Amino acid sequence: MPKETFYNLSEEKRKKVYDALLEEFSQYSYDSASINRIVKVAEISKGSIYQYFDDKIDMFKYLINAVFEKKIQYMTPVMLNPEGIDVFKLIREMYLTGIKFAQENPKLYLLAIRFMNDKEHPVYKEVMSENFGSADAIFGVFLKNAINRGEVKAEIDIEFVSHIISSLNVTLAEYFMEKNNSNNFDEMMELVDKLLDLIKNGIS
Amino acid sequence: MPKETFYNLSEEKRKKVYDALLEEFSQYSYDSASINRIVKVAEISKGSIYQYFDDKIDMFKYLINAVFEKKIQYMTPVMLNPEGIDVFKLIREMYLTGIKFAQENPKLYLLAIRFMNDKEHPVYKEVMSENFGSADAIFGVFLKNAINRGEVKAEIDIEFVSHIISSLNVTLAEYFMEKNNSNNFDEMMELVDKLLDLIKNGIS
DNA sequence: TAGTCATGCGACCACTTGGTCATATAGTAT
DNA sequence: ATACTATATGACCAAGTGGTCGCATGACTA
Repeated sequence: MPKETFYNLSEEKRKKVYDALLEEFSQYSYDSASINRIVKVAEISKGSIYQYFDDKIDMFKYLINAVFEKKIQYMTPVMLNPEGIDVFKLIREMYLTGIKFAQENPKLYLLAIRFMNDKEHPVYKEVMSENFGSADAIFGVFLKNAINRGEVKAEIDIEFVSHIISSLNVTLAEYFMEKNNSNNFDEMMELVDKLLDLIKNGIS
Repeated sequence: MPKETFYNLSEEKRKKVYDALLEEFSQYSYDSASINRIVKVAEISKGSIYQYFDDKIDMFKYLINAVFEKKIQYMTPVMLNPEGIDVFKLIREMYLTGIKFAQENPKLYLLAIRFMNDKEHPVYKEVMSENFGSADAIFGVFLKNAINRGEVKAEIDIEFVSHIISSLNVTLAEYFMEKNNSNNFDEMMELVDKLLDLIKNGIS
């Protein structure tokens, strides 16, 4: 985590450093990211950035943390207190949240995607050892409840379906970000509902 | 593509170089891959590898090509001549093929995943400009036929569903590779069928 | 034996990497 | 004015990067 010197900076300067970090790490993988480029963009000297952060991984952790913090801000009441809520309503909220986050924080989103895509990287392992479990788990709990309530058929493989639903979340956000023409809110809702219908009823 | 000197090598030596390339590029991204490490593993000199390849990207293209070639070998008769075949049968074949390829060629698979995950990388753009279109398209065609035959309901968004089905292919292979305990063929078939049932009928 | 040719080799090149450190500067408190 | 503290700086470091090149080696030919 950043040293106190970083937080002593004027907000303006601090934001400039933050933006430079985000710009670099959203565009390049951890290994390929260059501190020389960062300090050039931030318009500070090489020595200065090491007054704010211990080292490269410290800078990276700071950004990953920003992703988590920002993502939490997007959580809706339903997601925070989901007892007895219809699973499909919950999944819809999750999907909408995922898309909105990506659209409104494209660089944090890119960084997160890049980060999640290389789970074998030592940096991933180190950073995630300090963080919580996967997103699959939460879907698992809700699926189980939904089965008890009869909303979902009992034969499904909960672990597997959780994983599918969770990864579709990412797929969906990626789909939106790729065809950037659709900043359209209605179109977004429509697609989310199409995917929900697929999960609910299939295509047959 | 490799120079003729590469093909003049004894098969043993050529394989050693190929293995070293694959080892490196399956473990590291294009930028992070190191030619020094490659020549060390292949037990040849730095100068030698530049007798076989023009440059780094040439080495990489050679491997990407190997992925495509190998993948084609896995194509089944049904996939090559899919006229009038049940969509779900086709999807099953595609999924099984994807998993088998990943299990039997884990390093090629890793390389391919890494490669596909960074579509913004200049190397991706260059390499893919010489290759064919996405996998989504093929599903689109078959979905359309399936709708005409009444196997699939007409309301679906073909482009979107194609994308989903196509990306589930990757998700499924990843799922298998992560929990490496399941080299079990029956378990594999079972999971594929579970996913097919989800796509067909949903979980409700 | 001498000449030719394909290949092997590793020192070397210019450049970038993450990180350090002695020094300079500025602001504050006495 | 003086002393102290916090911060800013960029030359510098060792190590690594992709790539080159002159020379060595060895096989085949004349």
